[in-house]
Amino acid sequence: MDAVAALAALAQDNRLDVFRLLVQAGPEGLTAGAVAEALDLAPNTLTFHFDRLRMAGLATVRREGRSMIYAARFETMNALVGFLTENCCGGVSCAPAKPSKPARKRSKVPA
Amino acid sequence: MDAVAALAALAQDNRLDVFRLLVQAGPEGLTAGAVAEALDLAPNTLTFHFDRLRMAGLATVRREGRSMIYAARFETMNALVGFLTENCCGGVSCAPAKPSKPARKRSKVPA
DNA sequence: CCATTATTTCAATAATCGTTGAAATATGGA
DNA sequence: TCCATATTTCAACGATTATTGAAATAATGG
Repeated sequence: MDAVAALAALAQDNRLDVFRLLVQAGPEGLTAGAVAEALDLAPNTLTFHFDRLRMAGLATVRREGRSMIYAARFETMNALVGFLTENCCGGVSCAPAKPSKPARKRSKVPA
Repeated sequence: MDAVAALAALAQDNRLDVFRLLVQAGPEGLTAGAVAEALDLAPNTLTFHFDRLRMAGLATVRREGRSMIYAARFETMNALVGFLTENCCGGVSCAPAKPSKPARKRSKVPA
């Protein structure tokens, strides 16, 4: 799971609303139209947001007749909450925050 | 707590690294310089990211001599995890299957 | 086939984002 | 005071974002 991608997918008002609605709907999901109606979003805007959620692993689609049915991927959400709990919550355990950068450009040049 | 603001603040690689480092450092925090060195970030870029974290309620600053010391706000982070667990996890527990520390159980768990 | 419904794709747009370099500010010490 | 250190502010810049309108695609029914 890419935590940053998942966080970014949820870090937008409309998209968070969409995801919450999908979570409420459960594994069976909702048609794009139902979400558009519930949240008053243009269908093309909604497609854009669904794509983001899908790319972050937070939603799936399937076609059913003319409708596209989107559903939340709970597994990814659980992984995200797990990541945040383990890495970003004070209390108990915090895994080391390790920078994945190759070199230090800004430190002093040794003599 | 503004969940979207907090999510957005963490939805960026460098900023997530910064926050994790602050969490790791605990309530005493770290100087801006220490974070800059640890993550190899330019000081002005870092100021920008600190500002975002602060605006989202995820960090605090205090001056100590010449240094600015940033610290994670665990309260906000815990609130965020709480929000996600309540609103985005389908009502069932989102907590990782493997707790890092034994917690007191409220009821008996069936085998 | 044609019409209707449901959704996506595409191009354009303004707005925001992350980074950089240069300059400014604040503090402490000689 | 002058100087070095630590950090911020400011003005750019290209990149990405969310939204819109128009057109395209897919499936169903007559």
